[in-house]
Amino acid sequence: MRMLIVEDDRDLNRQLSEALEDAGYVVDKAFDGEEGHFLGDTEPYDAVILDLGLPQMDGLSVLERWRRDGHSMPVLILTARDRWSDKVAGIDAGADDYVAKPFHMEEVLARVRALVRRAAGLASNEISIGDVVLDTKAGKVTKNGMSVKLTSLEFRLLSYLMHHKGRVIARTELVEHLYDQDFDRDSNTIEVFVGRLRKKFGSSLIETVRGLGYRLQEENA
Amino acid sequence: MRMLIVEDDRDLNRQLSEALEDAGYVVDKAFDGEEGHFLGDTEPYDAVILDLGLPQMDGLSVLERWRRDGHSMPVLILTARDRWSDKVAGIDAGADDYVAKPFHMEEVLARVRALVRRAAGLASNEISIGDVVLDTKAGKVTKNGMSVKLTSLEFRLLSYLMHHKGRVIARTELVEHLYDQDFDRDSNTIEVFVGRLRKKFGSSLIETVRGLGYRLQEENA
DNA sequence: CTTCAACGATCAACATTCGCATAAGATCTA
DNA sequence: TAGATCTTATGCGAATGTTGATCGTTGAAG
Repeated sequence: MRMLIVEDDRDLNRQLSEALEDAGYVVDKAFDGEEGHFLGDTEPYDAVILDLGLPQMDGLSVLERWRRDGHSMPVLILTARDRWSDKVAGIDAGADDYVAKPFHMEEVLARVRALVRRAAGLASNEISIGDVVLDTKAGKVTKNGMSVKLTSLEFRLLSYLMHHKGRVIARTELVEHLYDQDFDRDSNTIEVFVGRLRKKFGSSLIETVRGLGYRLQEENA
Repeated sequence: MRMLIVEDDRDLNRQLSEALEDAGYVVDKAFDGEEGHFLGDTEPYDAVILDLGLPQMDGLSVLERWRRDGHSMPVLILTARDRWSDKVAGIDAGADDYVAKPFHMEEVLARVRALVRRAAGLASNEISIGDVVLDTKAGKVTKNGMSVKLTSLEFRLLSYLMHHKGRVIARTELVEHLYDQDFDRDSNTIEVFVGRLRKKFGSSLIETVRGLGYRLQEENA
């Protein structure tokens, strides 16, 4: 984990970076707003600790600029205890958390842990086979980056196959997972839908294993 | 957005819920730890405000139980100003933020906005899709810079959808987050309001995914 | 190599479910 | 009470899922 500390008080900056380094983070330091903004704009940090009162460019402006430019790394703001209105402004500017000075180092560490932990939980789930990508969180499928429109059953079928790619899936297994309870066992809906999927994604995506079922392959020879 | 307030001080609870309701949230209230825990365990909240000093079961235990049971909704903790050690314990127990009593209502609102925003993976108070921009702080929506007048429910619906843009949202999920407690589940209000929003913003904004729900798209093909 | 039967693919027609528009009724609010 | 807002009811039309008939393919036996 790589952190940035933007704090003009050299003493405080050093204290913070030591504590964070002890906690196992890699730390970059900036001592004014401009330098801080530049670093945050160009380097990929897992979290930033940002003082509000800074020379050159104040912390709030730094934060606003970052957010305007689409940087979404977690930012923990530091400011004087009594300036509560700064909290509101800071939070609305896109800060993720806030600590008042003077603070207990232990509290800062706890909050940084929380920020990093939280940021880790935001990944979207994607399964891909060749140029076909299924985003389970968005419920969306793309081929070569182009969104492909699927009906509900088409999606469920593809999703099940992709979740078990490489394995041969029996038709009965598909029926059991796509339908609730009993469903006419000698029906050819599955075949129909496999056909429709092949029409949308090309015939090479779903391989049929005669007598057994279907399989999705990572690559072909 | 649907919130839960767990606070035994009736006066404070009422103040909080009024402020939140004015801000456009749907609010459920609990006055002791047990009741609060039960609600948080069974209903899907977008954020929770949790007092630490509670009868029946203290706030920290409530929070720990929720987290142990896998509930990950954002939780904002309230406690007395001087008990800073509670902050560390609370944050490590899985709290997302913290406010000391007595507090400014405006600060609580800002923090709640931040929590909801963050849970949606957003860095700013403005969410935009195409030419439609939702300002969660001001509670306003513009299209091409022109302010659009929305009724309360229209706003809540759009807000929830925009906070989860890209994802398919089931109608049941919408009902759970736009209304408190029980609401006739087989009603077509949601459809009616989707229709009204489409009339105001154009039919391309809200995509319907047949059999699953609705989705707001960033870009189209 | 040919033939045949089993299996799978394809297609069009059908039935059904689902979502939408509209408007009228109910409820809230100033 | 009037006006705004929310909810319910209904009928239509289209998207979706299902069916059965027919056609193509495969692989093994003769």
